[in-house]
Amino acid sequence: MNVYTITLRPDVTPLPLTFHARAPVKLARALLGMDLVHVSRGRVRSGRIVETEAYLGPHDLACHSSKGRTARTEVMFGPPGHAYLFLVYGMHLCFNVVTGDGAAVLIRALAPGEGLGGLRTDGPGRLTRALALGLALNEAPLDRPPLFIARGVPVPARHVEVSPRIGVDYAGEWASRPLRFHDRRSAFVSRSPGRHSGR
DNA sequence: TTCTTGATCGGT
DNA sequence: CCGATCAAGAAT
Repeated sequence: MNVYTITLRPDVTPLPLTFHARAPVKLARALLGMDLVHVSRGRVRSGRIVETEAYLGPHDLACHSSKGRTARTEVMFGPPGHAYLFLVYGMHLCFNVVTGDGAAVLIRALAPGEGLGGLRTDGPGRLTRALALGLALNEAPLDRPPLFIARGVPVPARHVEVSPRIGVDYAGEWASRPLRFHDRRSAFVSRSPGRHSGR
């Protein structure tokens, strides 16, 4: 037992890679209520997934894989359950779970779990920073430390609100497709553009 | 090699 | 509304 060994609570068990092997919309719904856990230098940081978006594959013009197989998108064509992390706007990392065939699910918001020191997790860029994720975790399998998804409490369909994906206005018709999912009971869902402070 | 573009966020 | 800031892809 050294500083690089940590003990996770026994109820925190990584889901198998096969959990993520399903159609992206199905996974986007199934991931709501699951926990994202990062173990780094003996510290555990985690949060419960409350908002996701499905990126369907090469035919989906909002999906990076629609630009073809490149060094960056190659991981999305690999086996399900691996991390797809990329840098946007030069300063924010976005974290996705690969489902295969060029598709992935973007994690957009978490309800804070442990080890976050009060940092906000409502937003794709904020949550990667709060969990201290780095680009080095790109392509990492999500069924084991240092980065994994654990079974939490599934969100029943009646509590899932569906809406268009955020920030993909360049994608034409695909921008308005209902591929964003969030737990309507959660206070930690990201703020949508156009949604003013109140209401 | 240089140019362009963002699956965002925090500050006006 | 506006601009920060940089990896990856495309153009040169």
